[in-house]
Amino acid sequence: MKTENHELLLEQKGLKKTKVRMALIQHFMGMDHAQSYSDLQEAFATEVDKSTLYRNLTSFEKAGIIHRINDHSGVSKYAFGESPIRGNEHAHFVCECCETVYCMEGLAPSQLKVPKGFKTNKVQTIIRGICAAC
Amino acid sequence: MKTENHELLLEQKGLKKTKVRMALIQHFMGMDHAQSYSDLQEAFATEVDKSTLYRNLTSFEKAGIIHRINDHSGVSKYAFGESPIRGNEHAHFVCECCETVYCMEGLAPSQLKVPKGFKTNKVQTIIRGICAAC
DNA sequence: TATTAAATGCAACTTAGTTGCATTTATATA
DNA sequence: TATATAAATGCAACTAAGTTGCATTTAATA
Repeated sequence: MKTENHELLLEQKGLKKTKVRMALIQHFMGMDHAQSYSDLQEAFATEVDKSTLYRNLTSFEKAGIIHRINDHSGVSKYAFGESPIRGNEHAHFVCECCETVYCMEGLAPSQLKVPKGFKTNKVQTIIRGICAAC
Repeated sequence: MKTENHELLLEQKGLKKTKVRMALIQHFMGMDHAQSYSDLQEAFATEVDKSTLYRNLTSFEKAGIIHRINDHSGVSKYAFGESPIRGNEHAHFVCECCETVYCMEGLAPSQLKVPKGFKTNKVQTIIRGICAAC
């Protein structure tokens, strides 16, 4: 039995290989844009319980498999890969037309000046505009 | 009877001068950092109805008296002044210690490169770090 | 002072997300 | 392969943010 990439990923992170998790990872790997809870729920053939889904999103996030994005829409979105504030620095692009959120790899945010007494740790950037699909 | 700054502001924007609005504006003018719904509710001596408060926040935002900030905490925060995406370009500073959000006036967000087919309209910047009070 | 449109308060609702607990399942070990 | 066990799942009940419809009140204006 061939060991798939996503199985390996779960193993590496010390997470059990369950049906929900395999489906989740596979889904994230095939997506070029961030997914909300409802995006994910819709994507699965068999309904997954709300709490199970949220709990897996949380443990994936902790393990660094996915990262959470807040695009100001009111709902969190998740995308494959390490968080921009934990190593993999990148900006997020929010399409003003279709609300899709993309990770913009390789965009290092500029260092900005802050007032006396303030200390900058990380800079998070959200780009708003129109995506290639719109 | 002396006309205060905040009364003038409401008049200019064509908004009725009500008790709640006067208190709200006065509160925002005296604050150096952004306020959440619960911050505001706590700040008022006489309890204001939830819907009234939210409706006023919305109309103030439309009028450009305040702007809404997404600090990635999950709850919206509001600060005095025009929005960064509507004229008054500025970054927001989120303190990782006390969660306080400040407007960083005079910080123009940098223009970032995006892939072919993507068109940038606005860049929103969030700076994470430690504030002067912490 | 009377009129009126807008603001308020109340209750009921929606949606995102969380928590406690009983049941099930993946993994490790005998 | 069977068994023990810790973790994952499903379910129900809950919280918190924010919205909406409607009746009542209030600010502005004539």
